Amino acid sequence: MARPREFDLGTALDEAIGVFREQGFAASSAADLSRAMGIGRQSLYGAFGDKWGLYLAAVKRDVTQDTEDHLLALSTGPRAIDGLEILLARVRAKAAQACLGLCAVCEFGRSRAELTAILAAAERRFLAVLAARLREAQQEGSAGPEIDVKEAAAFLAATINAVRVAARSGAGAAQLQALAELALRALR
Amino acid sequence: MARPREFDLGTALDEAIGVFREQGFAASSAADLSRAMGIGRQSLYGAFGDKWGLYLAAVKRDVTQDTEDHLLALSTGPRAIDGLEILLARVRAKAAQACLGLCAVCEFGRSRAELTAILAAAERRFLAVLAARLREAQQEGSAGPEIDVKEAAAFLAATINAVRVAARSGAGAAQLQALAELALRALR
DNA sequence: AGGATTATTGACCAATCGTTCCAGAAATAC
DNA sequence: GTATTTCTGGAACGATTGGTCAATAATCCT
Repeated sequence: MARPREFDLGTALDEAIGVFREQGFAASSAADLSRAMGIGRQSLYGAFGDKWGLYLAAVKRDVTQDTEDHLLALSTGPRAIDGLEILLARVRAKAAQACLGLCAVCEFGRSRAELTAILAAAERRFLAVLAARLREAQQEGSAGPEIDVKEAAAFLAATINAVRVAARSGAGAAQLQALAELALRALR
Repeated sequence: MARPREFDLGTALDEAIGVFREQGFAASSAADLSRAMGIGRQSLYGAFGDKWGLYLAAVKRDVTQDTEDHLLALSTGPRAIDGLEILLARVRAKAAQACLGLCAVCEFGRSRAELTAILAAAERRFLAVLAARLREAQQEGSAGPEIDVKEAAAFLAATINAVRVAARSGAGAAQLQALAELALRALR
């Protein structure tokens, strides 16, 4: 060990996340990033290898935090159905801010294996808990007994994306709420 | 008038659409575009002004064609509900190919007025017909009488985006079908 | 205190970016 | 057929790109 890093990796990554969210990967220059992160370019390359490495780290951090938030919301409230509603409410409340994971999917699809792996891991984790919650909701009687919980979990995850896309294209809070309510209606 | 253009604007635009679909705006270079379109760079700038102008023209063409396809699907089948199902089936069938309108929203949000106007116009047109169809479906009895048709139309439009995002992130045909079925379930 | 090691800084690199200029070719108008 | 207009391809533009190098500064370990 020698001279320690002067900046905090996490907070620097958070700034990078902000840049990537607003401009995407391709349109974010190394100069933009180093300026926003408050560090020199060489420090950036030293810490993250290259721009793609920084992007992967940013996506991983953002998507992990996002998933954690989702899981926390899901476990809130007395009944499982409350958790689902709180989850969607939280997504709506934060929808004004672009989602890096969603932007990454749109920008790259499945063309980059490392990126796909990061996104897939987070989604698996989310879907598993979501399906479990849905099964609970079924046992409570707040979700129809005939629905396939795995399919319903995928549907809700897709609904989250739908809400975010709608918000990014200008939908207001009321429209987002109507969207979420209709989606939950499908589970009854 | 003097020498006429040697290439067809529409087919050249279609090639540009393909490039923008796969790479987005920022990552598509003028060289990429002129190569794919089969024309010289100067011809490209002569016909479309600059890269942004070409992008706007490409988005407009793609989104207009897409909307036209949607409206055609909606008017198919004996009952209104058939049209809705056919619409979603068509979206699923074509979901392997990225949607330029959706990518544009993710890449730029509402930050470019000209782009926003193009997307908003197409969406208005689509939502109006969709809402009308939903009202018919209500009168048929295939959609619940208590639902707000405008909200439901926005929900279905959002569902189309959800299906496309899911496909771009790797979902198979069966998962897309389950998604669409659950969405339609919300209208019952 | 001193040597080893690593972060930081700023200059620097080739390559590519979007865009324009130029010269030649081609097609219509008269 | 000539004049005029516009298209076309290639060369060229300055600016910016992602990424590197060498020198300096700062810390840890002994």
